[in-house]
Amino acid sequence: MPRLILMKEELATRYDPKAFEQRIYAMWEAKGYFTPDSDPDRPKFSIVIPPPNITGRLHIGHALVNTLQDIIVRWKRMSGFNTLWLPGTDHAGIATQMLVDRELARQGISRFDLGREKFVERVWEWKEKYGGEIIEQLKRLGASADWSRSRFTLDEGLSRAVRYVFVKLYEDGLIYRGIAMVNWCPNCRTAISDVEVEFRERDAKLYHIDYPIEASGLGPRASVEMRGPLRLTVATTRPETMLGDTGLAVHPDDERYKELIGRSVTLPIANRSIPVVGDAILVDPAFGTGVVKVTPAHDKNDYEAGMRNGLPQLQVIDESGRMTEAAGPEFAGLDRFEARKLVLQKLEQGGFLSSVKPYHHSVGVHGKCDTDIEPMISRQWFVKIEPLAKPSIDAVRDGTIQIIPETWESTYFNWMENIHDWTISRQLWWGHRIPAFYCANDHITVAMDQPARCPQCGSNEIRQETDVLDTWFSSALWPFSTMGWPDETPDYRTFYPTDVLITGFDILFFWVARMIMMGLRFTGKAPFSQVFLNGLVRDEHGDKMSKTKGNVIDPLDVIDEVGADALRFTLAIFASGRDIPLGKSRIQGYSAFVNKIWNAARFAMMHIDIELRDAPQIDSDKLRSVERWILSRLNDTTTSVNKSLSAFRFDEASHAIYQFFWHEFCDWYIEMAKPVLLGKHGTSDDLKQARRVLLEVLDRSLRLLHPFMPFVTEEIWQKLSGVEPSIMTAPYPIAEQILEDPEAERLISAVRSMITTVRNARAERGFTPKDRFRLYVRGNDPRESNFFSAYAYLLMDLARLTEVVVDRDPPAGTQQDVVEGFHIAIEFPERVITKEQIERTQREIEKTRNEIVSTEARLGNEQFVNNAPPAVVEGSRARLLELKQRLEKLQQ
RNA sequence: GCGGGGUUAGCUCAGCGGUAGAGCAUCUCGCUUACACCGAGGGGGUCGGGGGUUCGAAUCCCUCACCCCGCACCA
Repeated sequence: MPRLILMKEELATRYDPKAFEQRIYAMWEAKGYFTPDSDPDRPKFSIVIPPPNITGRLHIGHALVNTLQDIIVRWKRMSGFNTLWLPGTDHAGIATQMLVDRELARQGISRFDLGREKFVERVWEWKEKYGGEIIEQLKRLGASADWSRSRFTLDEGLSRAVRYVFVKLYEDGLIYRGIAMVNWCPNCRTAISDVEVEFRERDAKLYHIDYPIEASGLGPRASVEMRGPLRLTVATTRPETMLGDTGLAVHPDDERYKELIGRSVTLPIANRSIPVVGDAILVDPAFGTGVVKVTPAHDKNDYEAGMRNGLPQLQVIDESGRMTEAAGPEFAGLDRFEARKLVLQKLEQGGFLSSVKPYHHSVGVHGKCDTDIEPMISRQWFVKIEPLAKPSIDAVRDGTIQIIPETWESTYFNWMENIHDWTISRQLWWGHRIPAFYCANDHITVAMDQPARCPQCGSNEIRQETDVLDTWFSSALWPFSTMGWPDETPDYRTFYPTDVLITGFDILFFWVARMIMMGLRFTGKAPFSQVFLNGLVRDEHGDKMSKTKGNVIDPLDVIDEVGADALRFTLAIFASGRDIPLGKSRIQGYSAFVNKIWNAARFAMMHIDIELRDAPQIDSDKLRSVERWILSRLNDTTTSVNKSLSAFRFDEASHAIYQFFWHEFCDWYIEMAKPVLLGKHGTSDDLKQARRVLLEVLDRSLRLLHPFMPFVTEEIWQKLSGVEPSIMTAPYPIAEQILEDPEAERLISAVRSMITTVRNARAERGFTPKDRFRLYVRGNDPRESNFFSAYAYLLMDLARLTEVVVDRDPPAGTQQDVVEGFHIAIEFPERVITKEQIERTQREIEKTRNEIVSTEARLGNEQFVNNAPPAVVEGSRARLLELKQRLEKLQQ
């Protein structure tokens, strides 16, 4: 049996989280409870935070992922592990640059006015000022991360790790620089990687454009498709790109067109002559007209087709999305969407636009700014990904890394097995500048530091690559770069690899997969052995939260209103790995539970006497059944909480405690203990034991609850004087076999059922709680009979009985029942029907009638057109019938 | 097109081979000295449709329908 805690002072009469949450957090921090010690004897547990962007403000997704981490961290810490939760923030390249850009715009300047160096300075200033906000918000949530170890992805140490990795990968031939077609964001004016492209469904138009076939060498009519002046018709959703067409393609086996291969058509508007080529890969003869325009500079497939067929690349759109000189004088300088209108107008005028049809398709946009992606040929840096992906696939397949819920593994494999090279260069200013250096003769040197002179030609005119790295490049190193790697620091030795990663499934590809790749490659170890992917927080109807829908829940508002504990508990109880439907009313519901805990503690503390200081340890042989029962139930709860937490079943764990604390401890045990606690029943030893057990259950429950509700449990703990100065340093309960007592559970459960049966019977027969009866109970053996005699007082008290008669035959005609294997009989008196009862029933009938009418009106007719009336109405009708029958009986 | 998930009480979900569960909502009764952010009790479901395996299926298999989410394609 564990330690003793004693009452020190009373709890405030009202639960008011505002009164203590921030005070308690400050105390924890001041005492250094979040910092792991250097005890080499204890097993370690470590976890790194998914670093929030410095631009971030705590939203409900952060609240969820950090609550879940904190639950695990507090649980492990209390369970005796030397626990490190390593926090930090991400520099968030594009997001931050965009934000500071916007701030500059408000001052009427652009980053180009400042120049790169000054701009980056400004971003640092911004970071110093606002970049820590989210950290403060995480503290409000109760996050017990070791802030003394907080890291930032642009820290000197982390930057060194980034350069080290870049150089190493380059030397190993896994980073290369080359010209390729990449996803380009004309708004951010940078290349982005494949995963940053999001597809949006859109209603658009499909334009059919006629390309006249040139007369030279005119052969026989090739197809019925061609009428009048011979032409080839192509379909496109982006007519402005036709200005960059350098060919048309048909399938080489297509009977309609194959004779045209090698001939030329005239590109409308531009009046250029372009060839017809045959390409079996690009063209599906069964799709559309079977003719495809080829724009090698502005479409990925066309780019490849152009290479295959020797078609030139003609860039007609520039990096800001405007038409180039090559598009022709009337288009040059026009925005691509403006150009589209003008092109259409010209096509129309020239009679080249044969049809316009509505078309539904998806368009790639840049996830960060919603701008349509413009495929663009440019020189970028890439990571050759396959050699990194292979071992990462194996690590998950062979169980080195476990993904939870398991269903995500197939998504992971699917992506990893079809992965493309990673575009890592960004044309931004904010980020890790690529450690590549060019000399006057354009020789490339990739090195940790800028070389004094070119190793190839000796030139001392050295300039660094202007591009920076994708922000996810540095995040990919997070689990080890934050611990001092590539140095073998004490932290790295002690805490790497980490144990578990908890994050949202939305960054499985962006982050998780890449950490696995980099971790395996550079440390030779999987950076974590388990990954728990949490779902998305949605509104209470399962819809995505969005500002436009107005269904966004701000965690900071919630914390202000009901406290962090209620928010945390609500998030936990819904967190099974699937999406979480969250509504304010739900949070309110669980804040009632926090209140319940508060009040139960108040009750307990009213009855825990200071003289308990010298109370003996609990001796289960001396305990009464009811005490043994609640301890056994608590023990069972302890088992399932620990088991559920091990499996990241936050929902099961929190539900188990909720169920135990409210519906067993509060609803039953406290009520059952009251006669003894209030001195109405039992010996003074009974009283001592009851007090002792009350304290024991409160103590263990608080510790069990602490990871979920750190604040309220600590506040209550602080009002008790115990062995531990803080609940944070108290041990997490584990199941103890000595507390198991199936016999007590069986008997007390029977008592509960008997009480419920009597209550039911009373209500069914229309008696009020004031009416009292006699109950007959029969034990199956002398021991059980003794038990029921001993607990007769409880049955009488809670079931409101005049007498409990054990082992005697009830009078004839008494209602008999079998409850959990025990024969009981309730002796009801003659029922007295009052006028009141009749009137009440009549009122109810009236009410139910109105209910049916109003429900039907509310639902309207549409519900009834094809369907039966809804269950609500049917239920009410059934009830109406029932009431009418009851009334008839009463009136007889 | 490929892959994954879902369809269980009015709502949101858990259960995933053995007598239908929770929270919220609803109805009735009760301000009993921890708590009305409460207590006691009730009503409400042929577990999406169909077929199969089994002594037994919400739970396993097949099939259909609808919904959601990835990925790919998109002339």
